[in-house]
Amino acid sequence: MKKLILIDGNSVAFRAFYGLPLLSNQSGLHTNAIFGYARLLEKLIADEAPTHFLVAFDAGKSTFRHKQYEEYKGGRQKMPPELGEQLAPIRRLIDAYGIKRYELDEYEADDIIGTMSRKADEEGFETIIITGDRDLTQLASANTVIYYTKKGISDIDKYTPEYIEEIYGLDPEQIVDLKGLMGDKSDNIPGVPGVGEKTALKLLKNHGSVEEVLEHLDEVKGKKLKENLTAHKEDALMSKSLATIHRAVPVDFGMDDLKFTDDNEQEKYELFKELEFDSLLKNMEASETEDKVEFSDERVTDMEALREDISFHLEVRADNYLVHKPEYVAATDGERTFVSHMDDVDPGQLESFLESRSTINVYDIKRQMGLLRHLDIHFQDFDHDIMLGSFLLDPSKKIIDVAETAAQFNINIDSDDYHYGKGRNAKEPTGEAHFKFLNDKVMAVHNVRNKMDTSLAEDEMLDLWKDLEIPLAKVLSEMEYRGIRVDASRLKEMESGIKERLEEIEERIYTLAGEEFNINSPKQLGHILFEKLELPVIKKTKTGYSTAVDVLEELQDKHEIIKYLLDYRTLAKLQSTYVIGLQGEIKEDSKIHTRFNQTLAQTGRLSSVEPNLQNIPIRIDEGRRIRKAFVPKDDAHVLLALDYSQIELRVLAHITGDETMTSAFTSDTDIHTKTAMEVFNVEREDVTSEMRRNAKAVNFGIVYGISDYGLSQNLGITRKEAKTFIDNYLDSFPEVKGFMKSIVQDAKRDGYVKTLLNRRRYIPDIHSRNFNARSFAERTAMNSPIQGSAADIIKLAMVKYEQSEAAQKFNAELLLQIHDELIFDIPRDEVEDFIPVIKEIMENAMELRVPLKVDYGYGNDWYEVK
DNA sequence: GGCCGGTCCG
DNA sequence: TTGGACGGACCGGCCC
Repeated sequence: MKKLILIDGNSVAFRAFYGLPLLSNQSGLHTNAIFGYARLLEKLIADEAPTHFLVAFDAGKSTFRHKQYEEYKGGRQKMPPELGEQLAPIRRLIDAYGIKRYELDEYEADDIIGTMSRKADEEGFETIIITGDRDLTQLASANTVIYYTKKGISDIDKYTPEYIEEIYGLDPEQIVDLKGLMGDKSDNIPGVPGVGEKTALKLLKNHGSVEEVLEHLDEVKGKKLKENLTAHKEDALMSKSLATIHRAVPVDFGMDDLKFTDDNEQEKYELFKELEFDSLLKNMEASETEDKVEFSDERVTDMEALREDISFHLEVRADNYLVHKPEYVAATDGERTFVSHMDDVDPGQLESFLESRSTINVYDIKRQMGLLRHLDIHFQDFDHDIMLGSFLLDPSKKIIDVAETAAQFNINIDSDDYHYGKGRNAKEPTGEAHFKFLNDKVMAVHNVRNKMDTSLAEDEMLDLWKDLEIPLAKVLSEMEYRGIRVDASRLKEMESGIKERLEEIEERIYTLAGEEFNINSPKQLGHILFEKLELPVIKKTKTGYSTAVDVLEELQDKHEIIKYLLDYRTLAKLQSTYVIGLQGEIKEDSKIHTRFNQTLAQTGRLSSVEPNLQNIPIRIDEGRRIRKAFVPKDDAHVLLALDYSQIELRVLAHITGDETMTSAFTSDTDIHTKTAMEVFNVEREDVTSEMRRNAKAVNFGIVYGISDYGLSQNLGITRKEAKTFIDNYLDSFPEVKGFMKSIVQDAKRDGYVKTLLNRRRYIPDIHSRNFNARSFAERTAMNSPIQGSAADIIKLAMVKYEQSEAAQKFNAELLLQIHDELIFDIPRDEVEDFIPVIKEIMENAMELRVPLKVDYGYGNDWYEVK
């Protein structure tokens, strides 16, 4: 991604000057504006990572605008000398950063910026313009955003076309018409007497431009106003012209000359030293040392020698920490490290060591807790988890190992894959090399933590990290360790039943096909269906014929073999994945211990592995019977399931504030029926089941980021019909329509979208020139805040429950989370008392403008829980 | 060992 | 702008 930053040199200098108290260095030079400037540059480089950079200055007194209007910028107060003396050092500062600087006789900085931003737009750049002058907002476009610095320079308003529309109801290009009519005191642009912002906006709303307003003077209401407009026609036109940024300045450089890399350490260092910018010098030194990781090798033999604030790490190569024991331990206080094989560590001593530390930082709390359990240590007093922090900072970055996370903070250590090898090159490292690896690893964990707080705070995710994800990791750890009891005999029974049926169906298929083949091979099946039996080809995949369910269903009437194939598919899936697969996951304790991945789903949802307990069949009874095998821990207990009703649509109602939707939820009406009433414009009693079904599909589509194609596929209707449904829907729910539009704009402006708890998801493809990629990005922008906020809510409920008195009072044990549902194991004689309590916690986990509703059920196995 | 098509869930 | 609903995991087949 090419990213250009354009700074309006003079206006930012003014803002920096007035934003900070008058500082000066030993030699008596005032430095506040220079310092403000330097801080701004630091922040821009860190936050925006520009690839191209330009600071434009106003050249001299005379510009082409003065020729047009002598008094242009007349009556301005003289620049205070305290600022004047800082202009030259500011230019030196910019040079020291290696940033291109430019000024041109006869033109203002605005015009240079306008010219370069136009070129940048044409060349597919993302552009940020920094200015203290609202005039520049006329340059806003889909890929250009104006950062307008208000008081000082840290307080920034971001002007995008949408924002301008929101505050003025104008397109960016109309800003000049606004100025033309109302004038601009600061630039001494006259405008039309008696016309201020309000009147100008009203006029522009009706006519669009200065020219059009003057064309239709007869339509203007108000005698005085009409008189003024008539008398000052020329002023209005000239004012507009003065305010219009000249976007074709003959600059003598190209985009390539603006290339920027942040590598002028030496020059910056010397200038900061001269100007006595100690805090900036310190920052530089800090990042210097972090770049060249020189880890302490002061190894101590007694972990007790470490100070109270530590990073801690238990190591085992295997993924499944519930099965595999820790093999090594490493800890550091930032200066000294302790590394040992577990055989040489006394678990009791380790536990009291952990208990006596004030602050403990780790990479992956849940894994550390799981490993500690092998030593019979139930410890959860961890304070930081850099893995969780790293995921929040950018969920699209794969969570791999400590090295990967550390690399994002310029700390370089050997990766796990490199150290341990892969596949046939797998190694079992031991000895000093391995100790060194563990030493570096725990040091990296420690050093990352110090930077992580700052990064998360900048992105406003510190609370999300500390109050949600970290406490949640501890809840999940308990759930994983606890496991869910499974009655293997019930699975065994099913297995033989399904096996017989599969064999029967297999025979039938072979007979109908006229030969034996591997039904599980789409390739062989495709050959049989589309070549041997000559059935019509409905859909192709990139490797051949598609034999997916929807294709087979379309072929139902064409051949008897199809229905057997469909049955075979269903049963084969049940048998392999669930009936047989699950049996293999039952451990010695007759339980299944899934692991929840907290750092994978891009929206912030959890996922579940080994096995996945979030996709146990439910929709078809045949599969649902699998749930009979999941049982409470004993006869005195039951399984209790509580699920949020329509949580995603409720979140959508909350975010958009749509009144129809909000009132439907407030009065607890069936949302799909309500949607059908709106979309088909009928009374409640006239909603047919088909209408409701269609409305339901549209609601799903809305949550997923609507597309006519997707809906048409889902409902088996034409694209055109689907489009009509969608258009009707959006007209019935205008706030939803507005949200869909504005969230995409947000994504374009910010590069990310976020949930109610500020969880981010970056959407780089939103700018893609590839239609598919861009469309997908747009749907992602629409869906992620909804799905992600729903994930925030249930996670919050889980943490709040664990921290509640109820968790102490009742013997309820949380077993599973399935996106909008929680499963508990609880004594039968407590369940009725527990339900209202847990329901209350879940329904009030977060306060929305619509109520949250929780349904529940309990029984002697998971199947009975309906 | 990793990808693909297919199917299960919210 | 010619394919796609949003998030996931796991299976068997198949290719390397």
